Amino acid sequence: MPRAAAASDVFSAIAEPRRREIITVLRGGRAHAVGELVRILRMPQPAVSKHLGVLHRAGIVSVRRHGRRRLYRLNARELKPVHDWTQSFERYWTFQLDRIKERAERRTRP
Amino acid sequence: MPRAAAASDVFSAIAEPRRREIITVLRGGRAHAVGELVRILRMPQPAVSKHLGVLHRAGIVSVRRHGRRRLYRLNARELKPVHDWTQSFERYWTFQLDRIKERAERRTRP
DNA sequence: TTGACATATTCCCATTCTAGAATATGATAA
DNA sequence: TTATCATATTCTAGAATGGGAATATGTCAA
Repeated sequence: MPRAAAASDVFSAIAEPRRREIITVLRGGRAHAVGELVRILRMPQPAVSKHLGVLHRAGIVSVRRHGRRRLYRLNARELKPVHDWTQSFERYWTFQLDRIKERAERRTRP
Repeated sequence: MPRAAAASDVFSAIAEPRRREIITVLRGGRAHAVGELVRILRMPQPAVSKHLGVLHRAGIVSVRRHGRRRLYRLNARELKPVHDWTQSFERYWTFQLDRIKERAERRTRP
């Protein structure tokens, strides 16, 4: 049986370290040409283009043509599902809340 | 040349939908035996064991033997890096902060 | 011990992924 | 037009992945 999620899935898209690097560069909100990313990240151009393709299919970046280059901009809102999902575990690394919860539990069954 | 991140990477580990399902079941904090997960998720047992293996190697779950079964418990703290990373984009989906930022920028260059 | 139960592991297969090199496409400038 | 720049696409190879079936391992109960 085939695999599960295609690369159009946000979770899969950000699983690749290089793609996270690209996203990080675009985090500022400014659009970047492919060549800029190539220079900044010192990655071969086809690699950058291909990773941008995956990010684009996942809706994480948008493209705009400007002359003979293409400007990629981050569509950060697409990362919200990931944030939301991890959010539901936040209490497990928040000390304060853990203590409060423990005390509450102790109070419940004395 | 080989691939990038092994399955011991948190981002890769949670890229699999079934593994996220397992994590979701364990979210309550209670330890679950493999058989319980099999019943709850209606997945074949070897599949569950294998996915648990990946999650374990990534540090996302811990195991404890109890009789002839193994109890898996979520180690949610391991998901914090994901949350932290997405956190840095939060302002892009928070309307209020966007407006504040816009006003600040307008003030900076009048 | 032996048999049943719970879980892990192995093997095989099909698919997917990424890197790398080469090449194609598209757009501008001369 | 033609040459050049910027980017995308294609092709190939190697590796990793997930599924399914079968099997091994480990543990308790009779």
